[in-house]
Amino acid sequence: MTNRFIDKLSNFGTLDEEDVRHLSLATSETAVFRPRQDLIREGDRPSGVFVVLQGWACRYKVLPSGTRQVLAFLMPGDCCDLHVGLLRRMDHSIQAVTQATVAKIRRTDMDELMNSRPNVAHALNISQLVDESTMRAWITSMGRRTSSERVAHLMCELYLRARNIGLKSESELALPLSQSLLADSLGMTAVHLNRVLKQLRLIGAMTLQRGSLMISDPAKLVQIAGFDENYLHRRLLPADD
Amino acid sequence: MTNRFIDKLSNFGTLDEEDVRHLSLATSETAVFRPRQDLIREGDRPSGVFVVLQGWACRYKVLPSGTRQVLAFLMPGDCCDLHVGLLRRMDHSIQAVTQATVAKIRRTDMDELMNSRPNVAHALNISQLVDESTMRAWITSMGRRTSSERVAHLMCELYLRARNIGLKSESELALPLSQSLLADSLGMTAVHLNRVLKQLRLIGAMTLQRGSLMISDPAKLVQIAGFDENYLHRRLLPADD
DNA sequence: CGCTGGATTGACTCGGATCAAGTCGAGTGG
DNA sequence: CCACTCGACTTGATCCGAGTCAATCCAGCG
Repeated sequence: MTNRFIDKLSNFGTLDEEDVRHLSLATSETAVFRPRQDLIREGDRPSGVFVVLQGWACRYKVLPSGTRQVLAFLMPGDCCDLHVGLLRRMDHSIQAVTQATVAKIRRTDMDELMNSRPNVAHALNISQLVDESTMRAWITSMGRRTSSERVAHLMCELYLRARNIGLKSESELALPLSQSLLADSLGMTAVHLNRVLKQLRLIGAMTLQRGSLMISDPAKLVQIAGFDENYLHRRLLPADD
Repeated sequence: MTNRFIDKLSNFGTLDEEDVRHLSLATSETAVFRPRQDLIREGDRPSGVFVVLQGWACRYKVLPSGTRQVLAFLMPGDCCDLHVGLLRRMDHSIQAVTQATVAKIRRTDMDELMNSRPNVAHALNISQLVDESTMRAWITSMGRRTSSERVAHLMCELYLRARNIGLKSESELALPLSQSLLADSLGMTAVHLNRVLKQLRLIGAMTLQRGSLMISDPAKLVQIAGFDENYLHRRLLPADD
């Protein structure tokens, strides 16, 4: 079975056989979560680094009012903050979106991995930087983009990320995210998101239905979003312009 | 001269004399930036880790439309992403807000520091986690809080962070941030921010004027913000409840 | 003393939230 | 095979928070 975590890290640097062996071993103990099941909750003591191997998950926070804000989507290959283990309690929760296979790397194993395998540490650090960069892009979206721009931007991001890990390279893509979940990630109402999606469909930019995203006019979508893929840092340091 | 960077890291773990010596050395080469001067711009190749020793700075992004979103405020003692050096180009810019004294730790020195001084590495990693956590809080604010809640929340955050590094423990605090800068960080208009500030002043929660924040009724402000300081992770792992 | 950038206030408009009905599709049980 | 249910998606009507545009106002400063 392919390990998407290893695939993803390979994009961030060269891993030798020994690196791969260590990573396989570290992620060999897995658990399966049902949709909407929490992997860990805000306030819990973090016990290790989660790695999503199959399915989707999301980070989120719940406000006193009961509304929810999704902070990030985790797709196969994605993992959580490298050093969470240092914290006393989680500041947010993580939940499976679909059925999901998840490995947990214990703190000590993680430390050992980071110390003994420089290539792995390097790749993990880059992965972490990309996650941070993505958070910045989200802040920017929420603060300064209109709702259509925001939706378009998120779709561009998810599409590129999914393509990076090899989830189809066509313009069609399986996105198992309900409109209300997406709305919670975009800081808007499900009702309003629905209208925005309709509008994007009518102008022929993209269609999202029945769990599938089809980008009919990539150029148009990118233009609406003001999307600059640089923040995903797909081109790395050694490659000079 | 006190080094606020070292002070801050000391809060995140015990540093011995040798640790302090290394940190002093690493941050000994400083530069002074004028207000509004960029330390580095989006697209530039990152050359090292910036550490703000005096004054304030902010991270920001500029959108195609020309509007700006501030992503974070850096106060004395704060530093930038530990591993930026791994990236090919910055995904955002950093600018001095006030006149600011800034040290730059070169990538190689940083690596050496992280490898040879475990206490320092530990403290830096925690500092990094707190920064990430803060970004999550910002996303949550932008997505799901009303403008008054957002303003109140940011003020609580800045107040606590400032107090942590010893910038006065009274309810009054020097905040050298213009209303339009704050507005750019809160995803709102300067005009609207001004009205919200007026409202918060009228209900007796807080007053922000002439660069000084006075929290007249902390309980009320916290309640409006729905502020939970947990995300700043001031209580750390070893301390059990 | 006038200039300049920030802070304030007013009038008007509009994007999105809210509230309220549906509709559609998949799964369940009779 | 059809009725029932439940969750997710659509659509309409209405309202309000926040943006926009445009005047001031004010303090610091050359």
